[in-house]
Amino acid sequence: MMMGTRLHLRYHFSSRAPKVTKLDDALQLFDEMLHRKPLPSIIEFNKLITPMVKMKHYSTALSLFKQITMAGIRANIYTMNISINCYCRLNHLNYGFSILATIFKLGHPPNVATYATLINGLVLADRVFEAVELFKKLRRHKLCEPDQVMYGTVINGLCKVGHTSKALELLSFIESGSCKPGVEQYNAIIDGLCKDGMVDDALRLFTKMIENGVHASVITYSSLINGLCKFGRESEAARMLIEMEEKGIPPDLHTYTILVDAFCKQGSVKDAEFAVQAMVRRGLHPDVVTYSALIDGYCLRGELDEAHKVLDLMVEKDLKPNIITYSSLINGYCKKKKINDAINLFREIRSKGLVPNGVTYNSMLQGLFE
DNA sequence: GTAGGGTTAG
Repeated sequence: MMMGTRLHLRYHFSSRAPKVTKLDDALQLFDEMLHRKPLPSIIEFNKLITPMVKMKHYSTALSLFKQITMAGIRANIYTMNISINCYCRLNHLNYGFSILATIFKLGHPPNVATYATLINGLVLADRVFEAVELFKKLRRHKLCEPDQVMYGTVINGLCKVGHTSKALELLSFIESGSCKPGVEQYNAIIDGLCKDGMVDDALRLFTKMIENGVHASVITYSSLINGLCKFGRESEAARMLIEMEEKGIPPDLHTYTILVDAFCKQGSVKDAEFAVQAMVRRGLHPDVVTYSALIDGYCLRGELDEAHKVLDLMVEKDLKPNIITYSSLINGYCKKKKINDAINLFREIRSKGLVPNGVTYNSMLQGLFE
């Protein structure tokens, strides 16, 4: 069973030479812990598995929990909540709810984290209306007292479906209560406002947040920089970038990727390349999203050779291009009327097991019929 | 002592 898990992971992790990863270390430790006598407590296992979940290895985490149970260690409410989260992230919300049933059956009442995880599961499944209903039901039946995280989850869901004003209502409700909003709640709404094109409202909320004594985070700044760039306010974005540095909040991978994308969309791929160099100098590693944005930038300019150079570079770094990366390239080929190249790439994508989606087909069709 | 929410690409 253990071997199976490892092979599975390696398959996902790297398409080339196997390399020792932190995940492998964690699995090795798990193996060792399982054979220790006496067995470590469930708390120790929860601690080991939590970082794996953060690295998005949900199925692995679930399989480890199964092994723990088989070894006779009883799961506690933390374990259950982690499992629910894993199922939700794997789009198995129903399994998440069946764990809720198990919790009840065992006579251990679920807590606010259990419900917040399920509410988030509904949000992730685009079932925001049901998420809000569950939230209301919990309050009506006094099943649990919502906390910051739960409010943040609901606010995030409301913003996701464009109900930013409802989210703002909830925020002012929290502001008037005993559970003060934190930076995460503000971030969700600031981001939602930016995405709705209400960047000035986002900036006003940003000011209000600081007046309320809540410190901005790298995510607050990244959302605002993204919003400002998307609506042609680059100089203000640049000012934000300076401001965050001054406040001791250095831009991270996401922030730089936002900048790379913004430069590419302006057509200045050179500046995007400079941004990549700058992030590397700071010890940040560009990821699939960063390189995909760059590839798209080159494709939009019709510089397909350059785009392919970036593609080669990412493969060299063991980063797997995904359907979004390839769709940009297909779009690039189609724009240059290199239909055969586009078709060949399309075949290659399918042979890699990637599934073309609407955007991919759209590019192909435009190339074929325009 | 251990759990749950937020930012990026076509």
